[in-house]
Amino acid sequence: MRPGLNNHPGDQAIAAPPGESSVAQALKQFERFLAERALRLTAARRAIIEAVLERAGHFPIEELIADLRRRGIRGSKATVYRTLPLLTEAGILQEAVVTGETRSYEAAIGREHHDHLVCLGCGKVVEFEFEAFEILQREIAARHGFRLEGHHHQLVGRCADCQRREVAPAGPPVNAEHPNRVGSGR
Amino acid sequence: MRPGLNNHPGDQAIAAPPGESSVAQALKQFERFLAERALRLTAARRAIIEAVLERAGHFPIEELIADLRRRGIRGSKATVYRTLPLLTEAGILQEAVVTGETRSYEAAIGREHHDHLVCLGCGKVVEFEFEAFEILQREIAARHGFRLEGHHHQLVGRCADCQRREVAPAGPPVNAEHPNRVGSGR
DNA sequence: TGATTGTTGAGACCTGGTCTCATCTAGAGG
DNA sequence: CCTCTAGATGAGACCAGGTCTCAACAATCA
Ligand SMILES: [Mn+2]
Ligand SMILES: [Mn+2]
Ligand SMILES: [Zn+2]
Ligand SMILES: [Zn+2]
Repeated sequence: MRPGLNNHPGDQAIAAPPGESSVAQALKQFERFLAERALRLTAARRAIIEAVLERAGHFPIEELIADLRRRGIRGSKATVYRTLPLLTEAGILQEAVVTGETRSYEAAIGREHHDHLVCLGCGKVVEFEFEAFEILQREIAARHGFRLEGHHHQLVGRCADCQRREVAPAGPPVNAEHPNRVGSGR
Repeated sequence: MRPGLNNHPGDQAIAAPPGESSVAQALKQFERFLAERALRLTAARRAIIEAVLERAGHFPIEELIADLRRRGIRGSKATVYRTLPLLTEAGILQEAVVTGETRSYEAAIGREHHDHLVCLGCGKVVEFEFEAFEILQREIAARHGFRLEGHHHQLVGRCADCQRREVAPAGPPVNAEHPNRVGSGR
């Protein structure tokens, strides 16, 4: 169920688990970002950053809110929804898996950019990173006179496990069409 | 305000407007598709196909429903929402510009596959088609043991016009951040 | 023609996300 | 420290796509 997969060198690879220091760094980065536009670093925002970085992997906003509640912090829905875009602009978060239903995010702070491959059967998410895509995208944008500011790129398919399961033990075919939706089958 | 733009050769370029024949072809194709799964070709479905093919370019579902109403056909929301995925599976429609807010569709029947480049400023949509992407995507899916079933690929940025408008006549910078959302600024 | 089974449509319902507004507070200045 | 003000918060109303329900309906076929 955990997406995982982090194939890039350097970084948090060896000793320190991503805890403390990463929060501190993010906080500093965010503070700078906020200062630049005369915004304020509040308790709520601090709490949200902590909660966010504590979650490894992709998470839906709803879960983040639950986390905050659990911690005793009363982060209101509105505040969270207002803060996440700020964190994104500040480069601390990035949107992930934006197909349909719910937005989800993931930490961006020490990571390379990447996109996602999602299994329609079980919701598994694999990350991929391919410089060629990035280059070609810039090329295309330029060709049309656009200044490229971002992209959504997501592949959907069936993972190996789900393919195997498909030609299953001959049991009744359950519900062949409509297996489940991308959102990791809620 | 209308996204528009359809730069691909052939098709509706010279003589025949995409009317009649295209509808007939789609109808036949859909009939075959339905037969295969013991579904029925009903009046509502016929009407929806016509309305759909009448719209050139990308359209949000809401507008399609309005079209139907206007024609006197009372296509219910539920029916339309149920039919569009069928038409998509049948290859008559394809999803388009699936970022955030609302789904939109476009005719797929005589067209090559393509993806989209969207202007964050004015909502303009440009289509692009690049075989290299398709190949690399298959490559990546394979590398992870996935059977690829589709993808969403959308570039976002600022079109030339909007960039020009940016360094505008020195008037007050309006509302620099939050220009508008992708959805063609509602 | 009748039986069977898929289809329709009005509207209730669901839910992620946004807005409102009274209240609070970060933080610059004194 | 104290004050002042513009930004921030949060409870909850609100909004809007989209889905579900269910009784009435109709395509197909024996
Ligand atoms: Mn990721
Ligand atoms: Mn298109
Ligand atoms: Zn799977
Ligand atoms: Zn533009």
